[in-house]
Order: sequence, then structure tokens, then C-alpha cells
Amino acid sequence: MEYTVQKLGRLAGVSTRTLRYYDEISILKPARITSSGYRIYGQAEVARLQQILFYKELGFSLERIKKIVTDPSFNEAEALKEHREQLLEKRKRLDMLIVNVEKTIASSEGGMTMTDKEKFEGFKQKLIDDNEKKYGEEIRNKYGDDTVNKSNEQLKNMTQKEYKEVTRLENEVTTTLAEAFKTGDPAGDIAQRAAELHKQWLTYFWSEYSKEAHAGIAQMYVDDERFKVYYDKKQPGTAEFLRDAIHIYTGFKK
Amino acid sequence: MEYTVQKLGRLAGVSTRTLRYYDEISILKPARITSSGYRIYGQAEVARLQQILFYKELGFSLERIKKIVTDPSFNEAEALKEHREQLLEKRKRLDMLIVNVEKTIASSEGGMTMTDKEKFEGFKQKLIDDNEKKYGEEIRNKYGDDTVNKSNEQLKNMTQKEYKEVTRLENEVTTTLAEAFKTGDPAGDIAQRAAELHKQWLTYFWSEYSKEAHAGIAQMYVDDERFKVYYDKKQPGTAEFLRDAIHIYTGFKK
DNA sequence: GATTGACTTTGACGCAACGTAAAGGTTTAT
DNA sequence: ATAAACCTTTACGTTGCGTCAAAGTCAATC
Repeated sequence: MEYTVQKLGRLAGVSTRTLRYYDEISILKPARITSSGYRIYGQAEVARLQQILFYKELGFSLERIKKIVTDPSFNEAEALKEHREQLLEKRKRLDMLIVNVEKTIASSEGGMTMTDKEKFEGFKQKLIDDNEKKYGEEIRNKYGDDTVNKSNEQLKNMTQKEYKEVTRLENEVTTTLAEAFKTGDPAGDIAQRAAELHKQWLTYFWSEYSKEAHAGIAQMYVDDERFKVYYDKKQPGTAEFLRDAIHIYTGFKK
Repeated sequence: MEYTVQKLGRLAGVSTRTLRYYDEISILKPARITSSGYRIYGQAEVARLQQILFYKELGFSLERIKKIVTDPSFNEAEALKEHREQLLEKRKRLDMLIVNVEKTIASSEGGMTMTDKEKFEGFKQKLIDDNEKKYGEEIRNKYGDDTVNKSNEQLKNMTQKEYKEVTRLENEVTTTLAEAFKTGDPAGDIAQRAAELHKQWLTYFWSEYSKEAHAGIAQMYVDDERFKVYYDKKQPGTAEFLRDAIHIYTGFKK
């Protein structure tokens, strides 16, 4: 069976323009061309178009589809997995957008024209709460209530600038750590920078810093499920990696 | 204070090209223009740019932002709600894409090596055991041995594909739940998605699903220490949060 | 065989939100 | 005076086609 553009288009549910475009970008060339210049497609082209449309439905770009369908040695499984990661990232961003839109709706409906200061206060409180939830009990048991209260006091008294700095630091720790993890070497420059950043971050919550306590926290990251989950979220093994890096950084011996 | 393109750009974190483009589409015109043609912005323009960037962060198109910032009689709240609907639609499509990609991955990985297959058998047995330990007794008492045995039979007969799906679901439940917990709203979109995922997960173990039983399980998560510990592991209060979300999802009244 | 209607071709503009030159004028500092 | 740093407009490229426009081709009917 042979098809002209329109016939193939109807068969597959795409426009003739699309087929001409696919010809143009060499992702689907017609089997032959008549003397008068008409594009004629055969069975093989039908199958290939199906394949193209399949990947399109999965949200692949035509460029990537081209590589998959034209290069037979292409690793399809890997492409799929990578693509999935991208989709998950996309959804994460979308989720954040939705949350923010909903927050905005809520605040605009409440007639609360939150000033930046109020917004900031809210974030600050949330940070304290989160911190308390995540680490409070553990630290309370180990160091007593005083330390924690002092830490929280410290946080509450943060200026806006410091707040920005601490959240920035937190992000930098995680990104640097992820980068370092790829190298696989906890003694490497990047890993040591992550450890240094982690110390800096820590000093925002601890009134005094000691290498021993820092090394202790690092070990706790591995031993305690809650910490481990937090750090291993993106890459299993990250908690151990951070511990090793910090132990090297603080000169702690195993 | 007055700003040239570059100064304003640095202040707000956008490129000079962007500012020229915004001028071109009349969404942000400079306060005045010097005799030599330089664009000069003032305080009002800084504020407006902030506003534009705020809506941009929420994913609005410039065309819609233009309407919002130029037309003072524009109904902002309605625009936000409409926008939210669009985002939710977008996420639905994205979710479907992700599911399809994962299905494709699972089927393309159908050709596993023997060791993987063996591992899979081991995991399956472990899953049954865990399930038995965690829920067995409770369900046995409530629904009798037959239900549990049937459930275990069902699990054993899972295909590799289904197994992947169920473990993937389990992960997705926990991550979505964690995300939802941060919002604090069990009626919110993300929490409801978690409840939906939890239902999907459950149907892998239950031969039949009912809203009552689902709501019942949710309550049990809070009442029973073993369940509570499992769910509260990462964030105290998660078990309650999940229960509330599921109760809302199933329409169960307190 | 001429006309009609359905089909085909290439070519080119348009879309969103800028990035990235290119070519040239202006301001500021030395 | 001259260079460095800034500014201007113009215009092409990005993705995946939709949508004309102008012109040629094919099959069927009068």
C-alpha cells in the first residue's frame, strides 16, 4: 500500500504540514517521489511514523526522537530513564508553582496584603519549626534544652540578610554535595568544600562550633533514619558520603 | 534614584534584552528617554518590574501579566484561580506522561537477567513478609484469614512489571506525602494526590476497594503504634496528616 | 477535450520570550 | 585624545508546526 501526504496524514492523525515538516527535518522521508514531485510513503514509513508519534506522546522533542529512530545503536532504555527524570523535575517545579499560586490566592482572599516583612517573619517561623521538628528532639537529648532554645533564639533574631544567607547556604551545601558525590571522593576538593559549607551553615544554629560535635553530627546523619532519608533523598549513599567528607574535614579518625 | 537598562537589570536580575523587549511590547516603558535615546527608569518602574517578575514566577504569560499590571480594574483573584486550573490540567497531563514513560521503561526492561529475576523473587517474598508482619495480624483479625491469604497470593502472582509499579507507587506515596505535609493542608491538591496514590497502592493488595475500608485503614495508621511509627518516621504528624487527607478524599466525616 | 474540484508542491510569515551577534553612537575615566 | 564601558536599533535563531498564497497535477464529469 502506498500513501500520499493526505492519506498518510489521515491514517496517523497528523496534518500534511506536519509530514512535510518531518521531511524537511529529515526525520521521516518519503519512500519515493513521483515525477511531478508528489511524496509517496510505504509501509516502512507508516511504521516509522507510528514510532515517532509514540515518542512524541511521551513528550520527547523531535530532535531526540530523530536520534532514537535514526540511530539503531541508540540506547533507548537510557533515554527513557533520563526523560523520566526530566519529567519528574518538571512536575516538581509545577507543584511548587501550584503551591505558590494557591498561597497567593489564599492571601489575596484573606485581604491580607502581606508586606515583605510579614512574609519574611512567616518564613522565619517556619524555618524554626522545621528545624525543631527535624533536629530538635535529637539535639535536645544530646545537648539539653538550653542549646536548642539558644539556637532558636539566634534564628529568630536573624536579620533578613542573614536569613537569605542561611537558605542560600543550605542550597549550596546540597548542590555542592551532589556535585561532590559524582566524583566519588570524599577527600576531594569539592567534597571538602561541601564540608566547609556545612560547617558554615551549622554555625548559624550553633552558638559555638567544635570539630568533635561536627563529626558527631555527621555520624548521626548516617545512624539516624530521619537524617539519612533527608540526605539520601536524591542519591542513596549521600549521607555516608557527607559523613566521610566531614570526618576528613574535621580530622576525625574512624 | 534613576536607572539605566543595565543598572535596573542587575537590580532585578534580568537581562538588558529583556528590558528592551518589555519596552517593545509595552509592558514596562521607561520613565523617560534621554536626548541620546537612553532609557531611564525610576522608582515606579522598579516596583512594576517586581510585580511583573512575581507573576512570571507564577508561570503567567507576559500577555496575561500585561493585562494584570496595566488594567487596574482587572480581577486578579479570578485570574489566579483560572491560572491554577490550567496548572492543574498541566500537571494531570504530566502525570499521565510519567506513568506512560514508566510503563515503557518497565516493559523494555522485561528482558531482565537471571540474577535480577532472582533478586526480584527475593524482594517479592520480603514484601509479603513485611506486609504480613506490618498488617497481617491486624487485617487477619478484622477481615479473617481468607482475605490476607488472597492478598498474599495476589502479591506472589505479580508480574515483574506490576512489582515495579507497586514499589514505584510506594515511593511516590511517601514523597508526595512529604511534599504535601509541608503545605500543611490535607485538603490541598498535593495531599489529595497522595491519598489517590495511596488508594492505587492499596488496590495492589486488596482484591476489592471500598471507601469505608480505606478510611478505616487511615484511622488505623494513627491508632496503631506500629503504623504510626512507620509514617511518622520522617516527619512527626505525618500519620495524622495522611489520615486527614484520606478521610477528605473518601468523604469520611469525623 | 475542457472544465471542475480535490489534491499536490514550495515559500514564507507567525507564535513566545527572549539570546546572541552586528554595527554604530554616547558617556566616563584616564 | 583615546580607550573602556556603556547605550542604541536591527535582525536572525529558537520549537513545531498553523495558516495563507500562488501555482502545478490528477481524476472525474460534461
